[in-house]
This record gives sequence, C-alpha cells and structure tokens, in this order.
Amino acid sequence: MQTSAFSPHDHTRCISSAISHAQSACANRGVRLTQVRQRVLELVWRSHQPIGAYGLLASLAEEGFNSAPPTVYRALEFLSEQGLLHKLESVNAYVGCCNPDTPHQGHFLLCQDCHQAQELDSQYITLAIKLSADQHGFDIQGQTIEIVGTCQGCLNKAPTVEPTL
Amino acid sequence: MQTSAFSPHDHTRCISSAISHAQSACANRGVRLTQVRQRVLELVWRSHQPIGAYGLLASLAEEGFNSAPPTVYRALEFLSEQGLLHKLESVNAYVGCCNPDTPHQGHFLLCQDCHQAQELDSQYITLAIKLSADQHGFDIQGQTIEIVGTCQGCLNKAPTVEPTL
DNA sequence: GCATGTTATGTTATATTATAACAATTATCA
DNA sequence: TGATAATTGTTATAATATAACATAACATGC
Repeated sequence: MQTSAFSPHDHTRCISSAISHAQSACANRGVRLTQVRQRVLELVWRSHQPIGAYGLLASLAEEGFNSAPPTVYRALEFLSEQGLLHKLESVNAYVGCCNPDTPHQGHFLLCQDCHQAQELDSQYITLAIKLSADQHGFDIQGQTIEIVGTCQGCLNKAPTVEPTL
Repeated sequence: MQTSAFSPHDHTRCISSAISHAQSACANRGVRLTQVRQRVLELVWRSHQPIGAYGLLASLAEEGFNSAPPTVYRALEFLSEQGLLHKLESVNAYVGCCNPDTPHQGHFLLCQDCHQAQELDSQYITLAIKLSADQHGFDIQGQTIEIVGTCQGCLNKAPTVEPTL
C-alpha cells in the first residue's frame, strides 16, 4: 500500500485487494474465510476509519446476518489471528491490515479530526522499541503503538486563526 | 526512579515519594488533592501492577469511601490530567507515573507473567515516532505505547525446557 | 454414503468498563 | 455571610466484551 489513508485514493482497490489477498491467504493456510468472516473484513475495509464491534454488528444485522455480539467478536478474533486486521486499543475499534503478508502488530497514526488511521511501517520505531526492551532484558511478544493527533490534510483544512464570532 | 518495576525494591519509597510529590505539585498548581483523589493515587501505587477502575472501587468500598463508578473515574481523570498516573489502554488499567515532573504520555513494558508495568524513558522511541509522524506531516497530540512480553525476572524463573509430565 | 470428530455458528445470559444527568455538599473568597 | 465554583453523591444506563452450552456444517476415513 503506497497510498496514504489520509490522502484521497481509489479505495475500491484497497477493498478488493484486501479481500482477494485474504481469500488466497486463508486458502493457502487451510483455514476457512467463511461468509460472516469475509463480510466482517469487507465492512472493516469500507474505510480507513476504525470501526467498533457494535458498529459492525449493526451493519451485519441490516444485511440479515445473525447478529449477536459473539458472531462479530469471533470473526474479529479469526481475522486478527490471520493478520488481516488490527485492533486499535485506544479507541476499541478495528481496521484492516495494510500489509498482511508479514506477521506484525501495527503502528498507527490516528487523526482526531477525520478519524482515519494510517498504518506505519517504520523500522526506526521497531528498532527503538527493540533496543529499549533489550536494555531491560525484556522479551517482546506484542505491542500497541498508537499515535493520535491531526493529519496533514486536516491541518491544512483547519483555520490557522480562530474565526471571529 | 532508577529502580525497575521488575526488580525487587523498597516499594514503600515509591509510594511515599509519589504521594509527597503529588501533594506539592497540586499545591503549586492550586488544584486540590482531595481525600478520594489521594487515596486512589495511593491505591494505584500499591504496586507497579496496573489496576482497573473496578478494582480500585472495591478497595475504596472496603475502606468506607463512597463507591459508585463515577467516584473512581473522576479521581482517575483528575490524576491523569495532573500527570500523576497513566492509563494502559491495552489492559484498561492504571499505573502511577514514575516521572510526573515533565508532562508526557508513558511508554510501557508490560510483563504478561508478573503483570508489572515498567515505564520507559527512551529518547529513541520518542524520536522515531516524531520522525514517522513528521514524514506524514502529522501533528502528534498523544500516544499509546505499550510493549507486552516477558520481563527478565520471569524469563529467568521460567523453565527453559518444558517439564516432563 | 455415513459415522465420527472437528470446526463454526446460534443463542441466551452476563461480565466488564465507562459515562450521562442531575442533586447535594463543600470550599473559596469577595 | 452569601454568591460562586468545584467537588462529590446518586441513580441509571451506555458501550464493550465474554461465558457457556446447544446446534449446525464440514471433513475424513471407512
């Protein structure tokens, strides 16, 4: 994914590539991308804006799927195990993974204004964390890296001076 | 704080220094460290293990404090605003801040085994994040950095080979 | 095919975490 | 001391997540 979540782009390509990737990855691994699971993945990919479990549940309900919480949490758990999405802990919401080929835990920029999430792929962050952990003799098993703030687009949109009332 | 949360240390000193610091900081700022607020801070500091809001609530109840959820959430909000504690988003729990003099958002190592949290102070992590954000023209306003894994002590404790059954 | 084990889904209930809204009280200070 | 603001009390409820057990679908060896 070369395009940024924060910039305008042909998002239908994000969706279709995510889904076709998921299909082949699951096939290769001998795990089943069932209807609900695929639909949840599609719903998560509707935008780069993290969506909560109960938001997904509502969409599933509209579409006639079974819609008790366990349905969506199970799908989310499966998709997360398969590295197809990430949970953003600071907002209790989920986004599609932009780089599902290599197992990793996402590093994110989260815009407070447009609510889009941009996954990072910074070796510097990874390295800096590894270094700190090593200094403490700490064995890393997972990580939650979420940077909240304002994206470039929203900074440009925002008035530089407060409008007079 | 030179000692590590993961190593044995005289924890009574952590507590008393945290409290006396909080008292003078609040006095200087003209904000009130009321009974509940101070007690919540003490409870959070009982250990380096993050504690949840309802855990705190239970302790407060035992001590005869009023104990409806808003009580503890308000205290947590106040203490957080004053930079006296951090919330660990990945576990919905709270720990005392080890360096409340300079406003910051904590970076943490979280041991899955002993459940202690160690706050980091790594310029490398801070810098790497700043760098990534700058590359995206992103203005940072907050961050959640939580590394989960196994601390040195627990790695040493753990058997290197699975015990035979 | 079909018995069997395994995986996935359905269903009900409930646990856990957090906030809204408004009333009562306490501190502050002119 | 009386007006104001800050804090706390109280009740209700929202939002997020899981437990536990029943049923259904799939896969595989025979």
